[in-house]
Formats: sequence, C-alpha cells, structure tokens
Amino acid sequence: MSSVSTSSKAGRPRASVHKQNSALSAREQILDAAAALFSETGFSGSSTRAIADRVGIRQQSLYYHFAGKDEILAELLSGSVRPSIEFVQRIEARVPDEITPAGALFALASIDARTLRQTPHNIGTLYLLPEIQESRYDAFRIEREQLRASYGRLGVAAAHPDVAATMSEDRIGAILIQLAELVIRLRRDGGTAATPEDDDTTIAASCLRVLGLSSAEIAAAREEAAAVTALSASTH
Amino acid sequence: MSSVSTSSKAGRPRASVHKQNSALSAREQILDAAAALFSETGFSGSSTRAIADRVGIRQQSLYYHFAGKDEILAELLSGSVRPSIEFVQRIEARVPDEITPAGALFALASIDARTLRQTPHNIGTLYLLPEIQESRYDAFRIEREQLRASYGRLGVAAAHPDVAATMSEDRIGAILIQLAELVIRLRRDGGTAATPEDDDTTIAASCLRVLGLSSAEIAAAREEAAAVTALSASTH
DNA sequence: ATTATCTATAGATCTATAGATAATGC
DNA sequence: ATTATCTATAGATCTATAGATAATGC
Repeated sequence: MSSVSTSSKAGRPRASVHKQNSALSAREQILDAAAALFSETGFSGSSTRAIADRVGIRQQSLYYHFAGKDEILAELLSGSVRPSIEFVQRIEARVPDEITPAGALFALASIDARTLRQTPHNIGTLYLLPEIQESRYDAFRIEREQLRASYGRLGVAAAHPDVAATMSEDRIGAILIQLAELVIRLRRDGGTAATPEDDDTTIAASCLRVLGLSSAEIAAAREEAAAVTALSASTH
Repeated sequence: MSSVSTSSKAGRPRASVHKQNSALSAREQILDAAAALFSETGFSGSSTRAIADRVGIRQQSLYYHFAGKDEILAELLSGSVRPSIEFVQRIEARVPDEITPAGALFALASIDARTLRQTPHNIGTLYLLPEIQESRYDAFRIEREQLRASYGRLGVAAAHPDVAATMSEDRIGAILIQLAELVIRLRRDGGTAATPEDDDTTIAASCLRVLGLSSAEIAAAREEAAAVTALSASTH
C-alpha cells in the first residue's frame, strides 16, 4: 500500500477531491459533464469553466483532453448518431427478404425512441442547438442526413399507396424522424408516461399510422419488429 | 426643408448612416435583428454588440429600448405564440356546431405551419433554444402549453376510436404540435418544396392521418378548413 | 520518462450603468 | 423639455497558451 491508493492513475492529483466518479476516465467525465450542461444551457451558454467545475478539475485542464470546446460537442454528436446509423444499416440489409419495410420501420423508430429516451442527460437535445448548423459540424449533419434517407426509403416502401403518392421520399423521411424525436421533447418537458416504454411503441405506431397503415397492419409490423429486435439484442 | 430631412425623428442621430431600414421603429429594428441572430447563433451565442451592429447603433443604445438581452427574447417569444393562441381560441369556439373537430384541426395545423413557414428569420427556431427552459420564460411556456392542450382536445375529438384508445390527450397534443413544427426544421435545413405551401397541407393531412383518419375523411376536413380559413382571412 | 494535473496569465470579449450630446417638439 | 442616441468605462467573464509540478511506470 504505497501512499493513499484512492487515485490509482498517473499524473498530478486533482486539487479538488470531491465527486470522484472514478468509474469513468477523465475524458469520459468531461464528455458527461458537457453533455449535461450543453443540454441544459446550450453550447455558447456553457463555459469551459462550468464544465471543468462539474468534473472537479481546473478549467485549463480540459485542454489536455480536447483541443477546444467545439471538439467536445463534435465528439458528443458523433457518438450519439453512430449507433442509430449502424442499426439502420443492419436492418435495411434484411429488407424485404427477412422483414417487411413496415416491420423494419417499426423496429427502427422504436429503437431510436428508446435510445433517445434512455440516453444520459437527454443528449438528443443537442440536435436542437443552433450551433450545429455551423460548417464545423458538417460531418454530424451528413450522418443525420443518412439516417433521414433511410427513414425515407423505408417509409416509402411501407406506405399505403394513397400516402406515397402525395409525399416525396424526403418529406416522408423528415416526418418520420420528427416523430421519433418527439421523445426528446417529452423528456425535456418532464412528461414521463406512466410506463415510459409505452411512448416508444406509441411513436413507432404513429410512424406507420402517418403512412396510412391500418391498426391491423401496425400490429403485424410490431410483431415482426419484436422478433427482430430481440434477435438483435441477443447478438449484440 | 430644414436640414437634411432623412432622419425625421427626435433624438441624437446615429453615428452610422448605413442600413436605414426606416420603415421600422428602432425597437422593431432591434427585434428584427435579434430574431435573425438568435435563430442563427442562439441566444447566448448572440452578443448585444452583434445585435446593435446589425441595427447600426452602438451596443449601449439597446438599453434605451430594452432592460436587457433576455427582455428582447421574451418579447420575440410572446409575439410569436400569441397569434396561434388567438386563432385556436376562435376555432375551438366553433366546434362542433359550425365545424367538425377534424376540420378545425386541419385548419389549425395548416395555419400554424404556414405562419411558421412565412415568419421572418424562421422565428420558430427560438422554440428550440435551451435558454427558454429558464423560469424567466415561464409565461411563454405556459402559452405553448395552452396551444398543446388545444391540439390535444381537438385531436382526441377528431381521432379514430382505435387511436384515441391508445393515446392520452397529452400525447396526442404533443404529436400534433411536433408535426406542425416540422416546418421549422424543413426551413432551417433549406428544404424548400417545389411549392412550399404544399408542405402546410401535407402537414395538416399528416396530423389527421396519424389520428387514424382515412383519405376520404382527410379530404372532407380539408374542404371544411378551406371554407373556415377563407372566412377567417376575410374577417381579419 | 510519461502522464495528468496545476498555477499564472494574456487578450479578447461581454453586459450594463452613468452621464454627455444632438436632434425634435412645444 | 423630451427623445434617442452617443462616449466612456467598470467589472465580470471567457477561451486558450505556457510552463511548473506531482503523481505513476519502467
């Protein structure tokens, strides 16, 4: 037992002993604190000082881990879309042989809703920040475009002919994403349902309903999605 | 013709002669510049200096018209919900004697979409700012709650029984508002439809579709709404 | 030697107040 | 006299760089 052993890592110890959330690396602690602050007070409204205070380090120490405040946001953004992108690619590959477009769309929307609902600090609110329109965050916006395109393709394939005739693939994708991201707002407004996971299926069902599917068709898609999602959960 | 006559108002003249958007009062010029900046770079990301620069006055001169930056935002917010609140009250008063819930909802959603689409500087993006969660803006959030409640009541009344059974009034209101506000995002992402007003009817139709109405029922509601909206436009 | 912090600090903001000034209005 | 601006400025930030220091690792 050399010295105190509470801090088992290299480097000068922190001045403040508080909040040793030691399960996370310093880098992860910073990302976590920044996510909380950015979603509460926005990007420009959250100072590097405020982030550092939450972590329990000096403001200047952030720069050992990140080149600047914008790098922190960039990392949070890319980390939060990536899982959705990966999931949608896996599920689109199975359409239409192993799963119908409606089943795939139900699965995608309910998984996205669940992820956004469960993520720490309601990280989806970052998508609403005006700052992400800057070209600095092009990469992130391109990834979201891909996700919208997938929603659009699945939506067109799943839609009732009446509906597909009146809306472009782009608009369908935009509507579906907009519905999936409703959970962000529900969470922000503190609107927790009695059983929150109900919101995920309500949203997924609404995605199909807005495409003109009947209650029976929606129920069938839900069954399909349940099978695929269970499988996907076990292989991951 | 006493002196130059270009500035016909009292008060010391501005140092910068540029951008004489003289149709607007100074106060309105400030609100306009702030709306543009807040929606581009957010509230905290827009300095009072940047606002003043756009107007063509000194930063300190803003404080003659507003007590602080937050008062500017507060005024922009309340000015932008008020018309919706007033419209929804007029239309709810006619339900169900003069118009069906579905017709009223179609009218409300398409008017809201059109307003958000046509408003200068995409002012709806202000609704997405994290800063409006502060208690300072409670009044605005309460007004939006009222609007959501109206959407919820009309939605419940208009919904297909299958759908009304699976969703609370709160959730229905939230879904419908979320759909109406899709135009904010479409506009921000520069996604102008070939004929933008099509988006308004697409959105209104989606509001009814998500409630389980058939294409025929939606078409009927659209007819009703067209009659009421034309009337409302002529009386206002 | 390497790592992760610290202290010190530069330089650029940013919001807001105080009081002066240059117009118009009466 | 009133109005709407201006200049001057206080005081509080805020981001980021430079270099010192206190641990661990070898």
